[in-house]
Amino acid sequence: MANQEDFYQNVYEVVKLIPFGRVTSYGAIANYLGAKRSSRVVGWALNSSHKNSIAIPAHRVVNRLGLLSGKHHFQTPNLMEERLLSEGHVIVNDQIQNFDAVFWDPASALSL
DNA sequence: ATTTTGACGACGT
DNA sequence: GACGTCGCCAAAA
Repeated sequence: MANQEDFYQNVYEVVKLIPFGRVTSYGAIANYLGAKRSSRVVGWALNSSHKNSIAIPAHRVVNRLGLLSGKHHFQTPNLMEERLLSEGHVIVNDQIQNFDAVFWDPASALSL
């Protein structure tokens, strides 16, 4: 039964499955979980992730524009950008360049 | 218990 | 294409 807790756990699972050098969006995760209109809850799940004692590459999750909307919620505001840069991404004005090329859609990748 | 906000997204103007 | 409004759901005030 897809309880809310399962939803949160599901978000963590998906985020942890994001391959190196790839990123996805809140909406994409929500869509994969069957709640494409609940993208905000995905953000809340990630916000709650730092309480869950589990490592989650939340820096690989940005909004649909490739903007690092949640960088301020990290340990340090520049940690997200630094990590993305370390993975080979190009960040300009807090936005991932060539976002479409590095976008990883769980609904497509996990559906195969 | 009610109101407001928030790491979003889609649609309308 | 920039800006505004609504929808969705959950947590904090």
